[in-house]
Formats: sequence, structure tokens, C-alpha cells
Amino acid sequence: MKKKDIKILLVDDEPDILEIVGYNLSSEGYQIITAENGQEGVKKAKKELPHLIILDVMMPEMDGIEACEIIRKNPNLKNTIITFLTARGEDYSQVAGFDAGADDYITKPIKPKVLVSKVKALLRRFKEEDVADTLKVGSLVINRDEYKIVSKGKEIILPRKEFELLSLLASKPGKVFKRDEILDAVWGSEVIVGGRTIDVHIRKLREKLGDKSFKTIKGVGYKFVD
Amino acid sequence: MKKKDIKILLVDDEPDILEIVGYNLSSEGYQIITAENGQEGVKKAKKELPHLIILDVMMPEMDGIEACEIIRKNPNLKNTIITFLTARGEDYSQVAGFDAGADDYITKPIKPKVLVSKVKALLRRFKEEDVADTLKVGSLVINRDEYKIVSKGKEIILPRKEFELLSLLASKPGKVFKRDEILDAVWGSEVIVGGRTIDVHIRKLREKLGDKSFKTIKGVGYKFVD
DNA sequence: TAAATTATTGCAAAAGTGATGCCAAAACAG
DNA sequence: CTGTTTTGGCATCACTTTTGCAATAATTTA
Repeated sequence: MKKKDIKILLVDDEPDILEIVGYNLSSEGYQIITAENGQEGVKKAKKELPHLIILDVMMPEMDGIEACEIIRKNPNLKNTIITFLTARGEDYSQVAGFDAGADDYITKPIKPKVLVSKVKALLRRFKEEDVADTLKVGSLVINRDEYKIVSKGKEIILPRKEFELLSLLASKPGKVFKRDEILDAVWGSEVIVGGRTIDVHIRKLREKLGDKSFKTIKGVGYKFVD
Repeated sequence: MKKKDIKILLVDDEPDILEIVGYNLSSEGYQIITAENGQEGVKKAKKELPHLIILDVMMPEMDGIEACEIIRKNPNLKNTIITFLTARGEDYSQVAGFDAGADDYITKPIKPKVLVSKVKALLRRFKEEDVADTLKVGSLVINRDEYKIVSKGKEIILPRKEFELLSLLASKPGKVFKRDEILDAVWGSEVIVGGRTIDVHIRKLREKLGDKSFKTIKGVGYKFVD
């Protein structure tokens, strides 16, 4: 994974901090996303699935601790690195922070050099392959490595064929896949299966993920919409 | 083992000390972790498995001596180097410290140059291979060098194949390893073994480490979850 | 346009298939 | 000789596929 592909989410209510931290990290080549309070932070974390989150402890609306706890509960963010920003001497914050699931903390005042090297150190955990090969479509996250999907925050385990069918359809939301395209991709060109087989699998997916996600185009095939 | 991979845990209740020592060591390229009291120190030591721990003797909550004793009892930290920070002239501390299992001590006031060279000297003991090559996953610690694992505080000896299988699966918790990936990695691509061999080893691991840690994805492979 | 015909898809239950768990015993290695 | 690894044979269970029919939509015909 290249530096450019690494997303860092910055959450702080002070624009100055966002500015200085953001500047230093983006000039290192990282992709920076910012949020100005805990709620926005949580929202963006879920949406962007960043690799590292830097979270100010003291914030209006929702403080960093609470945000951290919420983020950690999301199965897609379980492995995201979270580090707190705390004023020096705020003992309490640090302990509570670790309890909430933080990986590290950075003390203010911030020294750019220290910050950057800390971030590098934290990200070093990720080897290239460690970054999950995930596909995100609407409220749906498909994780090919772990062979699981997360829909609306809930993990769902799918059998093999259903998983592959879903992966195919969700790979291009809106696109209509013809029945023989589906057969080719999921079942392979050699295998001969009856015509009703696809319907049945579509039906299973509809049961598990909701009716409206899969649309039938009569005489043609199916498509996935989010 | 590279410098960047060496973790040093700093435990001191004075932020200034953490600051100055941390700064000097991290600019030498070491990875620094800090804690502000003994309890937090012990917690982080267990979590991070640092290679060197610098421990202030006088601290609220839990003093350095006590922390040191606790740390030494943990099988995963048996070989960690522990050095005390003591005010000059505190003879008593030094003696008690060695009893508690410390390897060295550093006297305040701290001179950066002395500190850095002392740390280097202490770490020099480690030849590259000596640094325990451990992998920590949830309540499980895998020590590739010593060919043993520690699960929930208990040491478990595993036969070679079982150990390698576990290492592989635990190297990426959550990731599904396909049967042929497993065969390739554990048995090697030349060796041909029957299909039931993997099951049997998985079963052994389940017996020894608990059922729920290993999940079967039918038609795909296995994954480890913590 | 309405009704009838035909093609296409939805659905549920049943049957089929194959992968996995498990055991006991053989082969192997130290 | 002891503990580890591999194998083969079943039993089982989960997933896949089939099948037959109902429902729906498209097409034709009156």
C-alpha cells in the first residue's frame, strides 16, 4: 500500500490544530480527512474507513473518548489505529482513552517532527497486505479476505456461492448482469446448472440483505442498487 | 532486527521527564511508548511487549519496584530489559531494584548523551536474533524463537506443524486462509499430503486452544479470530 | 382494448453433493 | 520407543441444485 492510499482522519474542534497537523501530514503524502467534532468524526470514520484516526479528547458535542468507543464498535473499524490528542498532564484522559480502545496518544503542544514520526511508527504496523481488501457500496462493506460482509453495521456470513454472487453484482452497482454473465463469473463456463439456480440464490440474498437491493430486469438479468 | 522495530517503554509520573527522555530516544529512531504510573506501565508492558523498559522508582499509585516485580512474572516479558530511573544517592532503590529483577539503573538528573549511550549499550546485548520475535493476538502470544505459545497466561507447547499452522492463521486474525494457501505455507508446495491432514491439525488446535478461535468457512478455508 | 397465450421469474420444499469433523490406526521422526 | 504426522474411512451437516408450481409480465389475438 502506498502512502498516497493511506487515509488519516483528524478530529479536533480547533481549526488551528487541524490546520497544522493536516499540513504536516499531507506534506508527508498522506490523505487527510478532517472533522470538527466527535459526531462528525464518527460519521466520517464510518464513511471513509480511514487507516488512522487522530482524535482530540476535549471537544464539544461529543468528546474523543465517546467517539472512540463508538468507532471501535464498528466492525469495519476494528483494526483502525486510533490515537488521542491530549493536553499534557491530563492523566485521566490517557487512562480512559486506553480503556476506550485507543492505541496511543499524542500530547499537546504538538511538535511536527514528533507527530510525523509517531504517525509513521503507528502506521508501520500495516504491512501492505494487512490492509483489508474491502469493497464498499452504500451501507454495505464486502471483505474478501475475511469472507464476510457488513450490512448496516451488522456482520452477515454468507455461503460461498451467495457471497460470490453478491460480490459480482455489488462490484458495479446499477449495472445489469445478464444471466449468462452471472453463470460464467460465479459458476464458471464449464459447469452447467439449471436456469432456476440463479433465482434461488438471488432470493436468498434478498432474504438476508433486503428486497430492494436487488432488481430484476425481466428477460435480461439482475442488478444491485444501494 | 532494525532500530525502528525496537520498542522502549517509559514509565514516569513527571511529564517533563517523559518528554525529554522520549524526545531523545525517539530521535534516535526507537519506538517510544509512555506511561505515567506503575499500573499503566504494567498494562502497557503486557500489551506492547517492549524490548526495554525505563522505570521511575518513585511514583504514585504503584512504585517502580512493585511494577518491576509484576512485569518480571509475566512469561512474555522475562527477557525484557528493565532499567530504573533513580535520583542520585538513593542507594536503597538500587539494591531493591536489582532484587526486583532490574538490569541496570540510570541516575537523575538525566544527561541526554549518557542516557542514549546507556540505552544503546543495554540493547547491544540483543543480537538481531535475540530479540524475541513474538506475535501477539488477543490473549495469545506466539513466540517463534522459542517455539512456544502463551495463552491466557499459560504456556502451551505445540508440535511443529501445529505451531506453524497456528502461526500462519494468527498472523492475520480474521483473514480466511484457503486450504491450498495453508498447504503451501505450512507444508510447502512440493509436499503432497492428503486432504484430511489440515482438518486433523485444526482439530488439535481446537482441543488445545478452544473451539471458538478457529472458524471454518466451508468450501474456502479457515480463519482465526480472537 | 380485453382476453388469451406464452415467456419469464419467484418461491418452497426436496434431493443431491461435497466438504469437513472425527476417530483409530499406520507411518514416520527423533 | 515415544510422540508427531499422515492417512483412510465413515458419518454428518451445510450448502447447492433441482424440480414443480404459482405469480407476474410481455406478447399475441380476437
